[in-house]
Amino acid sequence: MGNMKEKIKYVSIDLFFKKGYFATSVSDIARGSGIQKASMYYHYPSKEELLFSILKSTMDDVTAYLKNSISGIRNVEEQMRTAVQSHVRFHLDRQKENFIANSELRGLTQDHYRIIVKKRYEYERIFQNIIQKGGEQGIFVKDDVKILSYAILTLCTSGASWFKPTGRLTVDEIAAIYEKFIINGLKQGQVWSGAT
Amino acid sequence: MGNMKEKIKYVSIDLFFKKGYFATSVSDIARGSGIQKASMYYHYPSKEELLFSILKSTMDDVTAYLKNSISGIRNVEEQMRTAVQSHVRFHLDRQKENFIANSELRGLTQDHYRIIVKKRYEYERIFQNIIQKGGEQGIFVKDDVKILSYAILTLCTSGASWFKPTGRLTVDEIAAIYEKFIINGLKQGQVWSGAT
DNA sequence: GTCTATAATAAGATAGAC
DNA sequence: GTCTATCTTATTATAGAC
Repeated sequence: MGNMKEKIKYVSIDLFFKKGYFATSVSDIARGSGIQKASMYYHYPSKEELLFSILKSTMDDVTAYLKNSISGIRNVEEQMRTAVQSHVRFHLDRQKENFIANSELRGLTQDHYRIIVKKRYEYERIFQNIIQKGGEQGIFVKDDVKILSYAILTLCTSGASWFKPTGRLTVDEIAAIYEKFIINGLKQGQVWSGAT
Repeated sequence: MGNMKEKIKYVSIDLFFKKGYFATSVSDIARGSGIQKASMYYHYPSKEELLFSILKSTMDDVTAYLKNSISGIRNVEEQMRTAVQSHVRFHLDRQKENFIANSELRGLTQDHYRIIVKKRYEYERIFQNIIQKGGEQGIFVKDDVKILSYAILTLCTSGASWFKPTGRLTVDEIAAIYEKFIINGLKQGQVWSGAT
């Protein structure tokens, strides 16, 4: 809390999550941070740069977290299980930022938009590679890799839109359900075995 | 196009989808509709009422479409297959409205918000009932019914955020992939059979 | 049913004092 | 590094003519 720049970011994440980026004014952010709105411009050159700063660090962190989680795992099914766990955990632990990173891209300038979309693309590629390998090894279905990756990612990401830390289920329980559902979905079920 | 009220709605759906509700001004809507912004207020009492009108008709239509699709089907697995197909098709056919219905709820007044959320709850209940029955009959996993329903719904709904009518895959192909993935996910895979 | 004109307000951002 | 004061512009919405 000693760092006002961090405090502004923290307050903004909360407000952007609750009200949305466009519905949040610089006055709102300043009020939440305990400063005047002009003071915000000392720390960030504009409201859009503040949004970009949030999205950038979120994307960098989620990718680092995923890479660290799956590093050293050779078995493809185990890679996918771990990747799903990693994705779910990060998205539930840092729920607000992730929600913003998935809903407020339209608030960015074109240049900033491109940077974030590129980062997201790299993140998705990690999942697509695992699905691809699983298909080649015959342990996963051979459906369209991109569609499957979007399906898996949005499925878990959506948790960030309804999850309540004080709710009925823990992060562990939710992660377990998703992991199971996705692995079942990716593997050949009895009904489909041999018929692709 | 003879009906200006409908044209305003049509134009607004397009703009809310592309720019978002808060980032779209009444001037933008008027410009797109070929009228002056004051004229919009003859058709809708406010910008918020216009948003509400869009969300209300979307929710009513999607529920009617689903109910009609699954009516008469007794087999639970077949019900889920049909429900998934129905959900995917409606969301891809009326992509923009559905995207708005899932992302712009914060633009509503409290009263309108409650009405829409209640409609969405009723829609989700239909899926939850099918999952529940499938669990009781032993053909689906017995995991948390709500979580599974959210997973299934957001998975398909997310299609509305990346689908391009001119893209690589047709609605039929996407629906088939999702149906397969979800049924596989809901059924006991080899790995999990007997271990719940 | 659509127009012009305008009210009332709030927005993002800057200047310059301290 | 934070303040007060202010500029400029855009916003939602209304009044009243046609």
